Amino acid sequence: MSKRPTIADVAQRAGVSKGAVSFALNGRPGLAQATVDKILAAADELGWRPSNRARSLSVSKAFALGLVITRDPAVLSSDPFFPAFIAGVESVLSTRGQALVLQVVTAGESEEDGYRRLAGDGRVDGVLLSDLRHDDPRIDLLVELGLPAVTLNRPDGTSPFPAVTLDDRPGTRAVVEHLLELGHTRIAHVAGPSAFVHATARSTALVETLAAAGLEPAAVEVGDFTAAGGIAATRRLLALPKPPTAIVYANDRMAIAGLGAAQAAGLTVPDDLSVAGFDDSELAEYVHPGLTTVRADPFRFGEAAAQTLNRVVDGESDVPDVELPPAQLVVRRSTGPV
Amino acid sequence: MSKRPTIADVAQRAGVSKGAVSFALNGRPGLAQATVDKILAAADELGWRPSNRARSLSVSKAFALGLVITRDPAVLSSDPFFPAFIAGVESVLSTRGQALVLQVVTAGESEEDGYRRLAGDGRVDGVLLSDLRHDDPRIDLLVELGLPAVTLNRPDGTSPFPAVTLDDRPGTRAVVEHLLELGHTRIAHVAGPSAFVHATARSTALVETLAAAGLEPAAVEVGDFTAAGGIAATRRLLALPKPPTAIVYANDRMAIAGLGAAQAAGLTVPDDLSVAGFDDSELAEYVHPGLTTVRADPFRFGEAAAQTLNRVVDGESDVPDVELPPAQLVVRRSTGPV
DNA sequence: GATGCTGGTTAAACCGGTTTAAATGGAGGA
DNA sequence: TCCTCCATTTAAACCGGTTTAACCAGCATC
Repeated sequence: MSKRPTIADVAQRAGVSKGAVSFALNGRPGLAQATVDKILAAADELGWRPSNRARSLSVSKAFALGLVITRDPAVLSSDPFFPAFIAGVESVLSTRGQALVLQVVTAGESEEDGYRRLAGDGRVDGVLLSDLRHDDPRIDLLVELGLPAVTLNRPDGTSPFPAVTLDDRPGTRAVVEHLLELGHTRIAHVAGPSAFVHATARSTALVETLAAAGLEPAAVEVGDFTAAGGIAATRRLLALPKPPTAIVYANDRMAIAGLGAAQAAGLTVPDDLSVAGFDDSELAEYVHPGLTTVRADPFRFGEAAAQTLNRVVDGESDVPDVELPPAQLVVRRSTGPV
Repeated sequence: MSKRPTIADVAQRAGVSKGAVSFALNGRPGLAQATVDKILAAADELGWRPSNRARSLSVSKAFALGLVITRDPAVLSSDPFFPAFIAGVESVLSTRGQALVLQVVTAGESEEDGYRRLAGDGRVDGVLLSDLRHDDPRIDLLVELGLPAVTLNRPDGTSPFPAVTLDDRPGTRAVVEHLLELGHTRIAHVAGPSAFVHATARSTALVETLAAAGLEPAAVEVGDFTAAGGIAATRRLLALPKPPTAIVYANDRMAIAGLGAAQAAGLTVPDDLSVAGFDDSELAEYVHPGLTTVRADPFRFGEAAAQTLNRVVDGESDVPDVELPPAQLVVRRSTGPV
C-alpha cells in the first residue's frame, strides 16, 4: 500500500524544485518547454494528482459549489425540478474537478443558518439561489457573508448577482390561449405561494393573457405546490356556485392531485373539466388522462447556472445574465373543448 | 472588512501558543483548566472558528460524506426516496459540521469514475452506497480505493462494510395477503430490474407469499422503475388472454402510471382491476383512486445510514449492521374485492 | 544537593500545495 | 575580459491548522 505521491515526489523524479512542478501543472509561463515536458512526464509516470486539500488551503478556494434546498413542508419531496437541475449542474462541475455540496435545510433549522454554515466552513466558493422569493432576504445575507451567488430567475429588488432566467410566462400564456381556443371562458387558477417569484410570474401571466381576451380568472386559489394543497384548492373551486370549466395549476403535482380530486368528485376530465399543469414531470405523461402542461428544461437550467456561477467565482466582473429558451406548451388529453 | 481570525490571533490574545489553542479546542488533556477557559474566552471574543481547509490538510480528513446517484435512464428523476433520504442524512451531518457531497452520474460518464473522482480528490471520508445491485462491483471498487462505506440494504456477496437495512418483505407480504383476503387469485407483478437487490427482494417476497397460499403469480413483468416502464408492463399484462385482477408494482411511479394505463384502457379501478404500489410517495395518496402502497421511512433511513457511516469513518471497528423497522402497508382505494 | 518525576506549555516540524523574491547561468555588448 | 541583461530555476515563506518532542518549574526522593 504505497502512499499517494506528492508534489515533492514528482519534483525529485523530474530533478526540479517543487515550485517548478507547480508552475508546470498550472501552465504558468517562465519555464522552458523541455522542462515542462519532463515534469509532466514524471507526474504522469507517478500517477500524481495534486491534493485538493492542499490546494484549497493555499489558494483559499474550496473548488466546490453549494446548493441549499429548503424543505419546509414537503415542498421539495417529489419536486421533479431538482434531480434534473442537479444533474445539469454536475455535468459542468465534473469537467472542472469541482464538487457539489448539497445542504437540505429541514424544518427545524433556519435556512439562514444553512448559508452561514456553508460560508463559515468555507465549503463552497459560491451558491446557487433557487426558489427565489420576493424581497428575498438571502440576497443581503449572501452579500454580508461575501459569498458569490447566481440567482435562478431575476429577483425583484436590486441584486449584485447575475441571474439565470427561464421565462415561465410564454408557456403560461400558451396554456391559457390553448384553453381559450377550446372555448373556455371560466378558467380558474391554482397558484403557488405568492412569496415565490416564479409563482407570481405564472399567476400574472395568466391574468394578463385572460385580460387580453377581455376575461378575468373565474377564481384564484393559492396552493403550496404540494399535492395536498392541490387537492384542497381544487375542492374549493369545484364547490363554487358556478365552478370553472378549466383549471390551470402552477405545477404538475398540484395538477395531478387536482385531477384525482376532480375524478373523485365524479367529474370526467376533460369533458367536464379541463386541467393543465406546469413542469412536465415524468408522471404528467402517464396519468390518465395525460396532463397538458408546460415543459421547461431543468438540466440546461442547471448547466447554465453552474457555468455562470463559475464565471463569478473565477473573478470575472460584470457577468451578464443568461436567458434560457422559454418553457413550451405540451398538449395532452387533460384539456378539451367545453 | 477585517480578515477572518486565525488560530494565531487567538493564541496571541490569550497569551499562549498556537498549540495550546489547538489543544483547548479539541478538548485534549494536558492543559490547566484555567488556561483552557482563557483560550476559549479569547476564541469566543474573536468569533474564531477553525478553518476547515487547514484542518482537512493536517488531519487528512474531508469532514464530508458522499453520495453517488446514478441516473442512467431516468431511474432517478422523480424518485421520492432520495429527497427524504438526503434530508435524513443532513440532519446528522449538520450536527457534526460535516457536509454532503452529491455526485450525480449522468448517462455519459461511468459510475465508477464518479467514485474514483470522489476518492481521488479526497473530497469525502466515506460514501453511502444506494441502489445496491447483485454482485455489486462497487464494493470491490471501494475496497480498492480504500474508501469507507455503508450499504443501504445488505449485499448478497461478502462485504466489509456495515449495512443499514430496511426489510421490504413484510410490506410486500402484507400487500399480497391484503389482496388474497379480497379474493384475488390472479395477481400479477411488475418487478423492478432484477439487477437490484431491493427489486428482487420484493419480487421473491411476493412469490413466496403467494406460494404459501398455494398460488403463483398470474404473470411477472419486469419494469425499470420508471413511469414509462410501468405503462408498457401494464399494457402487456392487460393484453393477456386471461388478464390479472390485481397488479402489484415494485414502486409507486410504475403503479401510478399503470393506474393511468388501466383507466385509459377503459378499466375501472378497483372494480375491474386492483393496483398496489410501493414507497407511499406523495402523489400516491392523491391520485384517483388513492393508491394502496407500502410506506417506508426514508428520512430515518438517511439518519441511520449517516450515523453508521460516521462510526466507520471515526475508526470504530466492527460497526454492527442496523435494522430499521419494516415498511408498512397503507390501504387506500385502488384495491378492492374481485 | 543532585536526581527524578510530572503537569503544563511551547517551539518547531508537518500536511501538500502556491507564490514571491532571490539566485543562477549563458548570451550579447562594450 | 568584464559587465549586463534576460530567461530559467530555485529556495523559502506562506496558507491555518495538528502533533510531537523538548523544555521548564516545582516538588518529592534519597
